[in-house]
Amino acid sequence: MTVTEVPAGGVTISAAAELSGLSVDTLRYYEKEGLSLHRPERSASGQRRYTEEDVRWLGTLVMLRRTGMPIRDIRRFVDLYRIEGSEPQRLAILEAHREHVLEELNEVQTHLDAINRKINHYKEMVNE
Amino acid sequence: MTVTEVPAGGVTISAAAELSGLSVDTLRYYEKEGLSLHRPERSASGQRRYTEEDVRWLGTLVMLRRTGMPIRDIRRFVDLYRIEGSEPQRLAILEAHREHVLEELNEVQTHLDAINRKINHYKEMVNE
DNA sequence: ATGAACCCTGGAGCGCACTCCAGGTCAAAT
DNA sequence: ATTTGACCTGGAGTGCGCTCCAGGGTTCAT
Repeated sequence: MTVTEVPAGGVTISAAAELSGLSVDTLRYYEKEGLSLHRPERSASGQRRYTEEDVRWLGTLVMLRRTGMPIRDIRRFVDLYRIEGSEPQRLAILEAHREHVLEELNEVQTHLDAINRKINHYKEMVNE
Repeated sequence: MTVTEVPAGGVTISAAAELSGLSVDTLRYYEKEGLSLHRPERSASGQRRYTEEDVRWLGTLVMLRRTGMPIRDIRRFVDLYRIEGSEPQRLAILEAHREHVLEELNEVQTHLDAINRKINHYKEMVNE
């Protein structure tokens, strides 16, 4: 996930995939779904070339997806990037998402506690 | 989710749904998928009646599902309940699952940190 | 200059976890 | 007596997030 190694002309889709941890198919799928900041530049023959900025953006997509934001919501977020001065709205989306993630973490933690109790229960049973 | 209010004859599927936080359809689906401990008793006319034990088990299912265990894996876990002396294996499954959940929590937490940095970044921008 | 490896598009297919539906039974209230 | 509503079954449908494929062009090392 080191982003610093992107040459001036940009990297191929497979390199971007490797850098971001996503698959080549997923990158094209995300683009189709409108999650790219700017649709990536193309080489003379029409192949995608990802700049350093593009690759950093993929990192943002991973961050949002892996914390459970649906594609649909990410699209709304991306759309705001095309609107001048939409920073407050973007901020609001991120803050709402953070709350959501915190609630989620909390619930999972609660269930995890229950799992731990169950584990301890089994351990007592097994050790006797 | 209070489990104590289950009368001797058991409760209907809609009551069990309410007690567990699952939907009626999901309860039948889980049963079809082999996630019930014992398939529930039926009334004279063939309706399901959930005992207190059944309802507690639904709580276990919720705990496993909401921490991300796939149906398929839960089925393996349930199957062990039908095997005498399988406690060590059940324990192993729970411990492996706990590890999995911890890793997941860790990753989400890492991404959440990134979200927080992004939020702070936006806040600085907006406040100037 | 030729073959392997990579890239393109549009669209189909997949696995998961439900969710909904049709068509029917049954118990209880009006 | 009939209407209401909760329940039943088997199976179809849904939404999501990819993942794969066919059919075709391109790049590059040997």
